[in-house]
Amino acid sequence: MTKIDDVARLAGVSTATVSRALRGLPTVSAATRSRVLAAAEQLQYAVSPSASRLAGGRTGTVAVVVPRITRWFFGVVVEAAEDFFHRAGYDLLLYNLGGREQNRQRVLYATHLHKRVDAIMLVATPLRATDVTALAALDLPGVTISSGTTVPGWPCVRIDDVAAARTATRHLLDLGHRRIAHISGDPDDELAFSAHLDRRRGHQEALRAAGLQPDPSLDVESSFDIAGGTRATEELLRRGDPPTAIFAACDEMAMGALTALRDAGLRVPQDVSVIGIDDHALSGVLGLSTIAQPAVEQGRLAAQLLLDPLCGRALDADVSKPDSSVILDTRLVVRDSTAPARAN
Amino acid sequence: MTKIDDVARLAGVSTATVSRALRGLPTVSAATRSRVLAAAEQLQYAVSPSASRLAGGRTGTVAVVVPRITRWFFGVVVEAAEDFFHRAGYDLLLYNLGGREQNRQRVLYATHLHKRVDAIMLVATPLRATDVTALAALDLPGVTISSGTTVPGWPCVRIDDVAAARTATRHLLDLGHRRIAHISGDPDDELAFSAHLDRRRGHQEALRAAGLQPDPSLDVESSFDIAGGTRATEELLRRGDPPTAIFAACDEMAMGALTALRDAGLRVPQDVSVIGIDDHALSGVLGLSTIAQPAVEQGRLAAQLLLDPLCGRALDADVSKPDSSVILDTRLVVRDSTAPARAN
DNA sequence: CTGAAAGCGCTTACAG
DNA sequence: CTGAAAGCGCTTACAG
Repeated sequence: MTKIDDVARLAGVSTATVSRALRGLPTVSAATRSRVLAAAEQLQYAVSPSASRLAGGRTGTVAVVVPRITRWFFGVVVEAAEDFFHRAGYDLLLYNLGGREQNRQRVLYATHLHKRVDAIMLVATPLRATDVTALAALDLPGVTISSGTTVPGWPCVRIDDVAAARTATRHLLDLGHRRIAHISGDPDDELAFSAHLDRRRGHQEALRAAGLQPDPSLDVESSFDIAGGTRATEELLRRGDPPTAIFAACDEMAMGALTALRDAGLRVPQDVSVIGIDDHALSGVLGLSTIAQPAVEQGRLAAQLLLDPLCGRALDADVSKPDSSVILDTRLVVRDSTAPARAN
Repeated sequence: MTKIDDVARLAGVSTATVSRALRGLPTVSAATRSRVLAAAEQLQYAVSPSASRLAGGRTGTVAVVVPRITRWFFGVVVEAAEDFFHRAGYDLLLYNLGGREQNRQRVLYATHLHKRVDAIMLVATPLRATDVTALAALDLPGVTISSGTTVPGWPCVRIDDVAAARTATRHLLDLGHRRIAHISGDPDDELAFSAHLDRRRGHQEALRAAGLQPDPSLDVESSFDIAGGTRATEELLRRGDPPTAIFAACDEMAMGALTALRDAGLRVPQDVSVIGIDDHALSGVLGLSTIAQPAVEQGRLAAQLLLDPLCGRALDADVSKPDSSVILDTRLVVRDSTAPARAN
């Protein structure tokens, strides 16, 4: 494999000059630079990332940690961030926790990320106090997306989950519903997406604002995915006196609810209204009403917040101070899964 | 940051011994090893990946290239492969082409992968002759999943797309359908998932075997996703004399078809039957009949084929020769979107 | 603007 | 089983 010495020899300059020319540093004369580029081209030279990193101290790599890449929100966020990172010349190391506590430990503790990446993006990763400490000890720039716990010095990009949930439940209330169930993730699951706690809170706030008392029998926890939505809804129906509406903490759970309701012979929205949060790619196909959240925008913005300082760019004043949260807007999207409650 | 010299000093051995002990090489006495481990533990030592790679020549990293991580099949494959890689101690560099030819060039040509990874996994990445040459020049082990073009020396994991499509169309024929449309990806798109060519072939073979001539007016190409399925179906309906059944080249296109049919006031399956290929996570929710393909298994198996040789493990005889394809089974799943053609 | 030299932090023959 | 030493291939002060 050709190395920097070969290029230096062919171009008739020192390796230091080759290094500078190839990286586009300004302290190289135009004539020298073009000679170096020609030599590198001719020899098909590519720098050795390992050598460059060891000598230079920067890895040109960022770590992205997600709970499950197969879930809609995380896939979209990663895609958007990946595009931004690669345009900026950074590589992306993917860590998919896959619901295994052990994986989270390995990534967050074990100094695994140490010297391996220049920056870290944590997507909806639940953090204990010890995790935050370990992360801070890494002394790397980072950003969190949709995270309940924040890391000192790291900005956070998210939506207002409480408000989004309030809007969802209020939509159902406005349609005349009173028996409104809520299905969401399991708070006992250490790896659970923490946003669901806020979503429950928003739901209950909306109920109370309408003069209703949250009914524990209408609140079921399960896993934060399609199967969880199905199980939670089945449980709901098993309890008897079914709700006239279900607010699912995410669209995937809402889809599971749709399945369970259909299997139980209940029609949506005639018998039961259903609404979720996300605006999943398939929500339109299913006619699912939802609170849309900007996933692409969250991924892109978080990537930018992470990289701009590394690239020496200044940030906008309103998001430039670390620890600051950027809250993006959500939007009620009414489709066919929600309808007025039947008079009774 | 503590380095290997610090550990060596504390343990009272040479850096060479620390290196050996930490990597678990057998040529270290038990007593020495535990002394080294204790010292490393005490100092919170973590090896510098860059230094280790430069000196050792191995990166402990594999590149995974996918067209779009947000599409069902690719997300599932990456998740399965990621799990396998991380268990084996390898990091995963994700390259999401995102439909941009430019991205493919950057990843496959520009020697970008050179010295950056130990192995490459290409998922449904269309390869031109020049790409294959560039890849071969990298001289790295690799594996392809669901790829039309193979790379010399790289095994390939896939399903039999022709057979899967044949089964889908035969299912429709068995139900009495004769006007069976096919919607699939755009062959002019350089970045297109190449499997759709095989799927069209299987479709046409099944028609001919039933004594039918493929009708060009019932064959529409679009993008290989939900929106593409919708557009293709709208085009189909615009042509007049609609088909009684649609075979979509993948479930996401089939879902788009469902939307278009509903919007056109056609009922599924009463007016039009629809079948896809995949068994997407939401196909059950939508009641979509399909040909299920094992995505997790393909990702896991491909990762194994890639890593086993690197880890010095022997492969099973039937898949051990490079260039060999491993073909996994598919299975017809009948749900509610396909029904007998109405007598007329 | 350019070069000589040191150094980044490991691993690997080689020798014992 | 262990160590001294060379070397992996770059980048970075430092000097000019």
